Amino acid sequence: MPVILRPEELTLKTWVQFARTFTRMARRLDQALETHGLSVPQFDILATLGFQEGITQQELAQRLLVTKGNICGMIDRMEANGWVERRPDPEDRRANRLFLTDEGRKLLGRAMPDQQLLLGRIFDALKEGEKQLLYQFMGRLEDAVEG
Amino acid sequence: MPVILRPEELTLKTWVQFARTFTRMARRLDQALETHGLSVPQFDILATLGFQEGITQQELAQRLLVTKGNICGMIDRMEANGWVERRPDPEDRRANRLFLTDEGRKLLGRAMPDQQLLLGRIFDALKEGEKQLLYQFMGRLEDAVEG
DNA sequence: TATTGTTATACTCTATAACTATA
DNA sequence: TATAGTTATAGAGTATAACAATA
Repeated sequence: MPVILRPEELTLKTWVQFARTFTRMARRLDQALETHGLSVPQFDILATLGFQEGITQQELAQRLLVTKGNICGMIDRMEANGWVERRPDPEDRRANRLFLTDEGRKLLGRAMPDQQLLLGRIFDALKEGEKQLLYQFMGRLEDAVEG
Repeated sequence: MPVILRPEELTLKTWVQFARTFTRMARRLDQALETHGLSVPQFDILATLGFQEGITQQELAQRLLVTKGNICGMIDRMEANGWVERRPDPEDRRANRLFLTDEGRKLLGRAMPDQQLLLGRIFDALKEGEKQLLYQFMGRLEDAVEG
C-alpha cells in the first residue's frame, strides 16, 4: 500500500529516500565489484572505455563529473594494474587517448554481467513502464539542477 | 519529448542516469552547505538530531547507514565546533545521548531553509503526483536491495 | 557474553592549485 | 593565451579491528 505524503513534506522526504536508496544500491554494487578487485569509480572508467575507447583524459573527466587531476591519478593506478593504456594523440601532442588492455577488457567482461544481474534483480521491483518513467524523472531532475 | 529506451538497455541506463542525477544534486546541495561551513554528512547529523534529539550514537549510526566508529569521529568534530553535545545516559552508562546545542540549532535553522529552497526548485521539475510516484519507486527499489 | 563507545589505522575518492608542454 | 595532462597537497568520509567500560 503506497504511502501518501502531504505536499509540504513530500519534497524533502523524497530526497531523503532518494539518497538512502542510492546509497544502499551503490554499496551493494560496490560489494559485488570488490570480488573483482574493483572500486565503483574504477568500474565506471572501464565501462566508459568499453563503450567508447580512444577518448582523452579530459573527455573522460567530463563524462564522469570529476576533475582531470582526479582522472590522472585514477588512470595512473589502473595503468599500473594493466587494465588501461595511454596512447599519445598523433594530432595533438598534449593529449592522451585511452584504451582498454586485453586484461582490462576481460575484467570488464567478468564484472559487467555481475552488475547487470544485480541491477536487474533490484529493478525488477519496477515494471517496464515504471522504469521508463523513472528514467525520465531522473533526466528532468538533472536538468533542473543549476550550475 | 521523452526518450524511449529498449528494455535490454533500460535498466543499465536508468541506473547510470540515477547515479548521475544523484551526484549532481548532492554536489549542488553540498555547495550550498559550504556557505554555512557544513558538509553533507554533518548536515545529515544536525537534521537527524533536529528531528529527534536524545538518540544514542549507535542509533544515529544505524539511521545514517554508517559505522559507530565513523559517528564517533564525526561527533568529536561537531562537538569541538560547539554544534552538538554528548550527555551520559543515566540508565545505561555505556551510552551517550546526543543533543543539539543552541548554536547547532541556530546553524540548522540557517542551513535547512536553503536546502529546502534548493530542493523545491529542483523538484519543481516533477508534478505533485510524479513526486509521489518517485517516492514510491525509491522505497520499492530500496526494499529490493538484498543484504 | 554482548553491546556502547573509543581509538588507531588505512584507504579511496575528491578537489585545488601550480607547473609543463603544447596548441 | 588557452588547453591537456601532471604533480603535490590536503581533506573528508568511510571501514575494520582491537580495546575499555558497562550491561
